[in-house]
Amino acid sequence: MPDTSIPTAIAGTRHDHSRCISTAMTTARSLCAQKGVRLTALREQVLHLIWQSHKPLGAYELMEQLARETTRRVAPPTVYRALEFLLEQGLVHRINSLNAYVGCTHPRQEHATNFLICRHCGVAIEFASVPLESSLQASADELGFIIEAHSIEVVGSCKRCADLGGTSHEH
Amino acid sequence: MPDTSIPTAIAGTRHDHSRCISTAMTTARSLCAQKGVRLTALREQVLHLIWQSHKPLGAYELMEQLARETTRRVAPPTVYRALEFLLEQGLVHRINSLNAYVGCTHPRQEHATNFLICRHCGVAIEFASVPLESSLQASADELGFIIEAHSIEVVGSCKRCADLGGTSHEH
DNA sequence: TTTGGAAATGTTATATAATAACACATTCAC
DNA sequence: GTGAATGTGTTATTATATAACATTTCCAAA
Repeated sequence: MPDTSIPTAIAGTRHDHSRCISTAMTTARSLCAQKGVRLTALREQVLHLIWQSHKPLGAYELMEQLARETTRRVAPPTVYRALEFLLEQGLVHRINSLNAYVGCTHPRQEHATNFLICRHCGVAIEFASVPLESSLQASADELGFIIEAHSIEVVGSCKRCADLGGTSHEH
Repeated sequence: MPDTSIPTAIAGTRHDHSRCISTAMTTARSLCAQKGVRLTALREQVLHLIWQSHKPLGAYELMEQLARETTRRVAPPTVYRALEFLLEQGLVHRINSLNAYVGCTHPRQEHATNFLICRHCGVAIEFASVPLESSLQASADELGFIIEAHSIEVVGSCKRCADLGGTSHEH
Protein backbone atom coordinates (compact mmCIF):
# COMPACT_ATOMS: atom_id res chain seq x y z
CA MET A 1 0.00 0.00 0.00
CA PRO A 2 1.54 3.38 -1.02
CA ASP A 3 2.52 5.76 1.77
CA THR A 4 -0.03 8.52 1.83
CA SER A 5 1.43 10.47 4.74
CA ILE A 6 3.88 12.44 2.60
CA PRO A 7 2.58 15.81 1.54
CA THR A 8 1.95 15.56 -2.17
CA ALA A 9 0.65 17.92 -4.79
CA ILE A 10 -2.98 17.94 -5.76
CA ALA A 11 -4.72 20.95 -7.22
CA GLY A 12 -1.24 22.39 -7.62
CA THR A 13 -0.79 23.09 -3.92
CA ARG A 14 1.22 21.31 -1.23
CA HIS A 15 -0.85 19.54 1.35
CA ASP A 16 -1.09 16.35 3.37
CA HIS A 17 -2.82 14.09 0.93
CA SER A 18 -3.65 11.44 3.55
CA ARG A 19 -6.03 13.96 5.15
CA CYS A 20 -7.46 14.64 1.74
CA ILE A 21 -8.18 10.96 1.26
CA SER A 22 -9.74 10.37 4.66
CA THR A 23 -11.97 13.42 4.28
CA ALA A 24 -13.07 12.19 0.87
CA MET A 25 -13.83 8.73 2.23
CA THR A 26 -15.82 10.09 5.16
CA THR A 27 -17.79 12.37 2.89
CA ALA A 28 -18.47 9.52 0.51
CA ARG A 29 -19.76 7.27 3.28
CA SER A 30 -22.08 9.88 4.70
CA LEU A 31 -23.27 10.92 1.27
CA CYS A 32 -24.15 7.35 0.34
CA ALA A 33 -25.89 6.80 3.67
CA GLN A 34 -27.89 9.96 3.07
CA LYS A 35 -28.93 8.84 -0.39
CA GLY A 36 -29.69 5.32 0.75
CA VAL A 37 -27.24 3.72 -1.67
CA ARG A 38 -24.66 1.11 -0.74
CA LEU A 39 -21.00 2.01 -0.63
CA THR A 40 -19.89 -1.61 -0.46
CA ALA A 41 -16.40 -2.75 0.50
CA LEU A 42 -15.42 -3.10 -3.13
CA ARG A 43 -16.71 0.32 -4.12
CA GLU A 44 -15.02 1.90 -1.15
CA GLN A 45 -11.78 0.17 -2.02
CA VAL A 46 -11.95 1.43 -5.60
CA LEU A 47 -12.72 4.96 -4.46
CA HIS A 48 -9.81 4.80 -2.04
CA LEU A 49 -7.41 3.63 -4.75
CA ILE A 50 -8.54 6.45 -7.01
CA TRP A 51 -7.97 8.98 -4.25
CA GLN A 52 -4.55 7.58 -3.42
CA SER A 53 -3.32 8.35 -6.89
CA HIS A 54 -2.63 12.00 -7.48
CA LYS A 55 -3.12 11.41 -11.19
CA PRO A 56 -6.22 10.21 -13.01
CA LEU A 57 -6.21 6.42 -12.94
CA GLY A 58 -7.14 4.17 -15.88
CA ALA A 59 -9.57 1.31 -15.32
CA TYR A 60 -6.91 -1.29 -16.01
CA GLU A 61 -4.35 0.31 -13.71
CA LEU A 62 -7.08 0.27 -11.10
CA MET A 63 -7.66 -3.42 -11.82
CA GLU A 64 -3.99 -4.23 -11.26
CA GLN A 65 -3.83 -2.32 -8.00
CA LEU A 66 -7.02 -3.97 -6.85
CA ALA A 67 -5.62 -7.38 -7.71
CA ARG A 68 -2.46 -6.51 -5.76
CA GLU A 69 -4.44 -5.53 -2.66
CA THR A 70 -6.77 -8.49 -2.65
CA THR A 71 -5.91 -12.11 -3.29
CA ARG A 72 -8.82 -12.89 -5.56
CA ARG A 73 -8.77 -12.41 -9.30
CA VAL A 74 -10.19 -9.10 -10.53
CA ALA A 75 -11.79 -8.91 -13.96
CA PRO A 76 -12.71 -5.75 -15.91
CA PRO A 77 -16.43 -5.79 -15.06
CA THR A 78 -15.56 -5.63 -11.39
CA VAL A 79 -13.88 -2.26 -11.66
CA TYR A 80 -16.17 -0.92 -14.36
CA ARG A 81 -19.23 -1.62 -12.23
CA ALA A 82 -17.67 0.06 -9.24
CA LEU A 83 -16.70 3.03 -11.42
CA GLU A 84 -20.21 3.21 -12.83
CA PHE A 85 -21.60 3.44 -9.32
CA LEU A 86 -19.08 6.05 -8.21
CA LEU A 87 -19.72 8.13 -11.34
CA GLU A 88 -23.48 7.97 -10.78
CA GLN A 89 -23.07 9.16 -7.21
CA GLY A 90 -20.80 11.97 -8.34
CA LEU A 91 -17.91 10.63 -6.26
CA VAL A 92 -15.54 10.37 -9.21
CA HIS A 93 -15.19 12.00 -12.60
CA ARG A 94 -14.08 10.50 -15.88
CA ILE A 95 -11.47 12.41 -17.87
CA ASN A 96 -12.48 11.62 -21.44
CA SER A 97 -9.26 12.75 -23.04
CA LEU A 98 -7.29 10.31 -20.84
CA ASN A 99 -9.75 7.42 -20.41
CA ALA A 100 -9.08 7.83 -16.72
CA TYR A 101 -10.86 8.43 -13.46
CA VAL A 102 -10.26 10.87 -10.64
CA GLY A 103 -11.88 11.59 -7.28
CA CYS A 104 -14.37 14.44 -7.13
CA THR A 105 -13.30 17.16 -4.73
CA HIS A 106 -16.79 18.43 -3.89
CA PRO A 107 -19.31 15.65 -4.42
CA ARG A 108 -22.02 17.42 -2.43
CA GLN A 109 -22.58 20.11 -5.01
CA GLU A 110 -24.21 19.61 -8.37
CA HIS A 111 -21.54 20.58 -10.83
CA ALA A 112 -19.90 19.94 -14.14
CA THR A 113 -16.63 18.25 -14.91
CA ASN A 114 -13.99 20.94 -15.36
CA PHE A 115 -10.32 20.04 -15.24
CA LEU A 116 -6.93 21.57 -15.78
CA ILE A 117 -4.62 18.72 -16.73
CA CYS A 118 -0.85 19.10 -16.56
CA ARG A 119 0.94 17.59 -19.52
CA HIS A 120 4.11 17.22 -17.47
CA CYS A 121 3.19 15.78 -14.09
CA GLY A 122 -0.26 14.48 -15.03
CA VAL A 123 -2.11 16.16 -12.18
CA ALA A 124 -5.79 16.92 -12.84
CA ILE A 125 -7.06 20.01 -11.04
CA GLU A 126 -10.80 20.30 -10.71
CA PHE A 127 -12.13 23.83 -10.85
CA ALA A 128 -15.38 25.75 -11.00
CA SER A 129 -16.18 29.24 -12.25
CA VAL A 130 -19.46 31.10 -12.28
CA PRO A 131 -18.53 33.42 -15.18
CA LEU A 132 -17.40 30.38 -17.15
CA GLU A 133 -20.71 28.63 -16.62
CA SER A 134 -22.70 31.71 -17.54
CA SER A 135 -20.79 32.38 -20.75
CA LEU A 136 -21.28 28.76 -21.67
CA GLN A 137 -24.99 29.13 -20.96
CA ALA A 138 -25.08 32.29 -23.07
CA SER A 139 -23.51 30.48 -26.03
CA ALA A 140 -26.05 27.68 -25.72
CA ASP A 141 -28.94 30.14 -25.42
CA GLU A 142 -27.92 31.91 -28.63
CA LEU A 143 -28.32 28.64 -30.50
CA GLY A 144 -31.42 27.49 -28.63
CA PHE A 145 -29.47 24.59 -27.16
CA ILE A 146 -30.59 23.12 -23.82
CA ILE A 147 -27.59 22.12 -21.70
CA GLU A 148 -27.84 18.90 -19.73
CA ALA A 149 -24.21 18.34 -18.84
CA HIS A 150 -20.79 19.42 -19.90
CA SER A 151 -17.13 18.74 -19.49
CA ILE A 152 -14.16 21.02 -19.95
CA GLU A 153 -10.70 19.56 -20.25
CA VAL A 154 -7.82 22.00 -20.40
CA VAL A 155 -4.31 20.77 -21.14
CA GLY A 156 -1.16 22.69 -20.28
CA SER A 157 1.33 23.26 -17.48
CA CYS A 158 0.43 23.44 -13.82
CA LYS A 159 2.11 26.14 -11.73
CA ARG A 160 4.78 23.85 -10.31
CA CYS A 161 5.79 22.45 -13.67
CA ALA A 162 5.72 25.86 -15.32
CA ASP A 163 7.94 27.24 -12.53
CA LEU A 164 10.34 24.35 -12.93
CA GLY A 165 10.83 25.33 -16.54
CA GLY A 166 8.45 23.17 -18.47
CA THR A 167 10.85 20.26 -18.82
CA SER A 168 9.37 16.82 -18.52
CA HIS A 169 9.22 15.58 -14.91
CA GLU A 170 7.12 13.96 -12.24
CA HIS A 171 6.40 15.16 -8.76
CA MET B 1 -22.72 7.53 -52.14
CA PRO B 2 -25.29 9.38 -50.00
CA ASP B 3 -27.24 12.20 -51.65
CA THR B 4 -25.83 15.43 -50.31
CA SER B 5 -28.08 17.77 -52.25
CA ILE B 6 -30.91 17.64 -49.73
CA PRO B 7 -30.84 20.47 -47.23
CA THR B 8 -29.87 18.92 -43.92
CA ALA B 9 -29.27 20.25 -40.44
CA ILE B 10 -25.82 21.14 -39.25
CA ALA B 11 -25.15 23.64 -36.52
CA GLY B 12 -28.87 23.48 -35.83
CA THR B 13 -29.86 25.41 -38.97
CA ARG B 14 -31.27 24.34 -42.33
CA HIS B 15 -28.91 24.65 -45.23
CA ASP B 16 -27.69 22.92 -48.34
CA HIS B 17 -25.08 20.64 -46.93
CA SER B 18 -23.57 19.80 -50.32
CA ARG B 19 -22.39 23.41 -50.53
CA CYS B 20 -21.05 23.08 -47.05
CA ILE B 21 -19.01 20.07 -48.08
CA SER B 22 -17.63 21.57 -51.26
CA THR B 23 -16.64 24.74 -49.45
CA ALA B 24 -14.90 22.70 -46.78
CA MET B 25 -13.04 20.66 -49.37
CA THR B 26 -11.92 23.74 -51.31
CA THR B 27 -10.74 25.42 -48.13
CA ALA B 28 -8.89 22.29 -47.10
CA ARG B 29 -7.11 22.05 -50.44
CA SER B 30 -5.99 25.65 -50.45
CA LEU B 31 -5.00 25.52 -46.79
CA CYS B 32 -2.81 22.48 -47.37
CA ALA B 33 -1.26 24.03 -50.48
CA GLN B 34 -0.50 27.14 -48.43
CA LYS B 35 1.16 25.14 -45.69
CA GLY B 36 3.05 22.95 -48.12
CA VAL B 37 1.52 19.72 -46.80
CA ARG B 38 0.00 17.02 -48.94
CA LEU B 39 -3.74 16.50 -48.96
CA THR B 40 -3.46 13.13 -50.70
CA ALA B 41 -6.36 11.32 -52.37
CA LEU B 42 -6.86 9.15 -49.30
CA ARG B 43 -6.81 12.06 -46.87
CA GLU B 44 -9.19 14.00 -49.07
CA GLN B 45 -11.50 11.02 -49.29
CA VAL B 46 -11.52 10.64 -45.50
CA LEU B 47 -12.18 14.33 -44.99
CA HIS B 48 -15.00 14.14 -47.52
CA LEU B 49 -16.59 11.18 -45.74
CA ILE B 50 -16.40 13.00 -42.43
CA TRP B 51 -18.08 16.04 -43.92
CA GLN B 52 -20.80 13.98 -45.56
CA SER B 53 -21.94 12.73 -42.20
CA HIS B 54 -23.89 15.25 -40.21
CA LYS B 55 -22.91 13.41 -37.05
CA PRO B 56 -19.45 12.77 -35.65
CA LEU B 57 -18.09 9.64 -37.29
CA GLY B 58 -16.18 6.86 -35.49
CA ALA B 59 -12.92 5.59 -36.95
CA TYR B 60 -14.37 2.17 -37.64
CA GLU B 61 -17.53 3.55 -39.30
CA LEU B 62 -15.17 5.59 -41.42
CA MET B 63 -13.22 2.44 -42.25
CA GLU B 64 -16.35 0.66 -43.42
CA GLN B 65 -17.45 3.55 -45.59
CA LEU B 66 -13.99 3.81 -47.05
CA ALA B 67 -13.97 0.09 -47.80
CA ARG B 68 -17.37 0.49 -49.49
CA GLU B 69 -16.12 3.32 -51.72
CA THR B 70 -12.86 1.73 -52.73
CA THR B 71 -12.25 -1.87 -53.73
CA ARG B 72 -9.06 -2.34 -51.76
CA ARG B 73 -8.97 -3.57 -48.20
CA VAL B 74 -8.86 -0.84 -45.54
CA ALA B 75 -7.18 -1.54 -42.20
CA PRO B 76 -7.34 0.62 -39.07
CA PRO B 77 -3.95 2.32 -39.51
CA THR B 78 -5.10 3.66 -42.85
CA VAL B 79 -7.89 5.72 -41.36
CA TYR B 80 -6.05 6.55 -38.16
CA ARG B 81 -3.14 7.97 -40.11
CA ALA B 82 -5.42 10.05 -42.27
CA LEU B 83 -7.23 11.26 -39.15
CA GLU B 84 -3.93 12.11 -37.49
CA PHE B 85 -2.99 14.27 -40.44
CA LEU B 86 -6.37 15.99 -40.58
CA LEU B 87 -6.29 16.65 -36.83
CA GLU B 88 -2.78 18.11 -37.08
CA GLN B 89 -3.87 20.44 -39.87
CA GLY B 90 -6.92 21.49 -37.85
CA LEU B 91 -9.28 20.19 -40.54
CA VAL B 92 -11.16 17.88 -38.21
CA HIS B 93 -11.82 17.69 -34.49
CA ARG B 94 -12.04 14.67 -32.24
CA ILE B 95 -14.99 14.49 -29.88
CA ASN B 96 -13.49 12.69 -26.89
CA SER B 97 -16.77 11.80 -25.24
CA LEU B 98 -17.87 9.99 -28.41
CA ASN B 99 -14.57 8.67 -29.78
CA ALA B 100 -15.65 10.29 -33.01
CA TYR B 101 -14.47 12.78 -35.57
CA VAL B 102 -16.13 15.78 -37.17
CA GLY B 103 -15.15 18.39 -39.77
CA CYS B 104 -13.89 21.71 -38.51
CA THR B 105 -16.05 24.60 -39.65
CA HIS B 106 -13.34 27.26 -39.58
CA PRO B 107 -9.94 25.64 -40.02
CA ARG B 108 -8.24 28.93 -40.90
CA GLN B 109 -8.47 30.31 -37.38
CA GLU B 110 -6.54 29.07 -34.40
CA HIS B 111 -9.16 27.86 -32.01
CA ALA B 112 -10.20 25.34 -29.42
CA THR B 113 -12.57 22.43 -29.71
CA ASN B 114 -15.95 23.55 -28.40
CA PHE B 115 -19.03 21.52 -29.20
CA LEU B 116 -22.70 21.35 -28.34
CA ILE B 117 -23.74 17.74 -28.86
CA CYS B 118 -27.39 16.78 -29.18
CA ARG B 119 -28.26 13.64 -27.27
CA HIS B 120 -31.25 13.05 -29.55
CA CYS B 121 -30.13 13.58 -33.12
CA GLY B 122 -26.41 13.33 -32.52
CA VAL B 123 -25.49 16.59 -34.26
CA ALA B 124 -22.30 18.28 -33.04
CA ILE B 125 -22.40 22.06 -33.28
CA GLU B 126 -19.05 23.81 -33.14
CA PHE B 127 -19.07 27.17 -31.42
CA ALA B 128 -16.75 29.89 -30.22
CA SER B 129 -17.15 32.54 -27.56
CA VAL B 130 -14.77 35.28 -26.49
CA PRO B 131 -16.22 35.64 -22.98
CA LEU B 132 -16.03 31.90 -22.55
CA GLU B 133 -12.35 31.84 -23.49
CA SER B 134 -11.55 34.74 -21.21
CA SER B 135 -13.29 33.28 -18.18
CA LEU B 136 -11.45 30.04 -18.82
CA GLN B 137 -8.20 31.97 -19.01
CA ALA B 138 -9.08 33.76 -15.77
CA SER B 139 -9.65 30.44 -13.99
CA ALA B 140 -6.31 29.16 -15.23
CA ASP B 141 -4.53 32.38 -14.23
CA GLU B 142 -5.84 32.14 -10.68
CA LEU B 143 -4.14 28.78 -10.33
CA GLY B 144 -1.00 29.72 -12.25
CA PHE B 145 -1.89 27.21 -14.95
CA ILE B 146 -0.59 27.78 -18.49
CA ILE B 147 -3.20 26.76 -21.07
CA GLU B 148 -1.97 24.97 -24.18
CA ALA B 149 -5.22 23.57 -25.52
CA HIS B 150 -8.71 22.82 -24.37
CA SER B 151 -11.90 21.11 -25.33
CA ILE B 152 -15.43 21.75 -24.19
CA GLU B 153 -18.11 19.16 -24.82
CA VAL B 154 -21.64 20.09 -23.91
CA VAL B 155 -24.41 17.50 -24.04
CA GLY B 156 -28.10 18.33 -24.29
CA SER B 157 -30.85 19.09 -26.80
CA CYS B 158 -30.36 21.09 -29.97
CA LYS B 159 -33.05 23.60 -30.87
CA ARG B 160 -34.80 21.32 -33.34
CA CYS B 161 -34.98 18.39 -30.97
CA ALA B 162 -36.03 20.57 -28.05
CA ASP B 163 -38.79 22.11 -30.19
CA LEU B 164 -39.95 18.65 -31.23
CA GLY B 165 -40.48 17.81 -27.60
CA GLY B 166 -37.35 16.08 -26.53
CA THR B 167 -38.51 12.62 -27.61
CA SER B 168 -35.90 10.40 -29.18
CA HIS B 169 -35.60 10.93 -32.93
CA GLU B 170 -33.28 11.43 -35.86
CA HIS B 171 -33.29 14.11 -38.48
C1' DT C 1 15.67 11.01 -66.61
C1' DT C 2 17.23 8.74 -63.51
C1' DT C 3 17.72 7.87 -58.78
C1' DG C 4 17.77 8.04 -54.00
C1' DG C 5 15.60 9.28 -49.91
C1' DA C 6 11.52 10.95 -47.62
C1' DA C 7 6.78 10.55 -47.09
C1' DA C 8 2.72 7.91 -47.53
C1' DT C 9 0.34 3.68 -47.58
C1' DG C 10 -0.25 -1.44 -46.98
C1' DT C 11 -0.15 -5.38 -43.89
C1' DT C 12 -0.06 -8.18 -39.83
C1' DA C 13 -0.27 -8.39 -35.23
C1' DT C 14 -1.29 -6.62 -30.88
C1' DA C 15 -2.41 -3.36 -27.16
C1' DT C 16 -5.90 -0.94 -24.62
C1' DA C 17 -10.63 0.16 -23.11
C1' DA C 18 -15.24 -1.36 -22.32
C1' DT C 19 -19.37 -4.33 -22.30
C1' DA C 20 -22.55 -8.55 -22.81
C1' DA C 21 -24.39 -12.50 -20.83
C1' DC C 22 -25.08 -15.53 -17.44
C1' DA C 23 -23.90 -17.75 -12.77
C1' DC C 24 -23.46 -17.20 -7.96
C1' DA C 25 -23.62 -14.70 -3.57
C1' DT C 26 -25.22 -11.32 -0.37
C1' DT C 27 -28.49 -8.35 1.69
C1' DC C 28 -32.62 -6.85 3.48
C1' DA C 29 -37.65 -6.32 3.83
C1' DC C 30 -41.33 -9.11 4.83
C1' DG D 1 -36.36 -18.02 7.25
C1' DT D 2 -37.59 -16.84 2.39
C1' DG D 3 -37.48 -14.72 -1.76
C1' DA D 4 -36.71 -10.69 -4.59
C1' DA D 5 -33.42 -7.24 -5.46
C1' DT D 6 -28.89 -5.94 -5.61
C1' DG D 7 -24.15 -6.81 -5.98
C1' DT D 8 -20.20 -9.62 -7.51
C1' DG D 9 -17.72 -13.42 -10.16
C1' DT D 10 -16.62 -15.43 -14.57
C1' DT D 11 -16.06 -16.08 -19.44
C1' DA D 12 -16.22 -14.28 -23.72
C1' DT D 13 -16.45 -10.66 -26.87
C1' DT D 14 -16.70 -5.98 -28.83
C1' DA D 15 -14.77 -1.44 -29.68
C1' DT D 16 -10.94 1.67 -30.16
C1' DA D 17 -6.21 2.49 -31.21
C1' DT D 18 -1.22 1.62 -32.10
C1' DA D 19 3.36 -0.92 -33.06
C1' DA D 20 6.37 -2.72 -36.34
C1' DC D 21 7.85 -3.59 -40.61
C1' DA D 22 7.10 -4.06 -45.90
C1' DT D 23 5.99 -1.73 -50.05
C1' DT D 24 4.81 2.05 -52.90
C1' DT D 25 4.68 6.79 -54.38
C1' DC D 26 6.45 11.20 -54.88
C1' DC D 27 9.62 14.74 -55.54
C1' DA D 28 13.97 17.03 -55.75
C1' DA D 29 18.81 16.88 -56.92
C1' DA D 30 22.22 14.89 -59.89
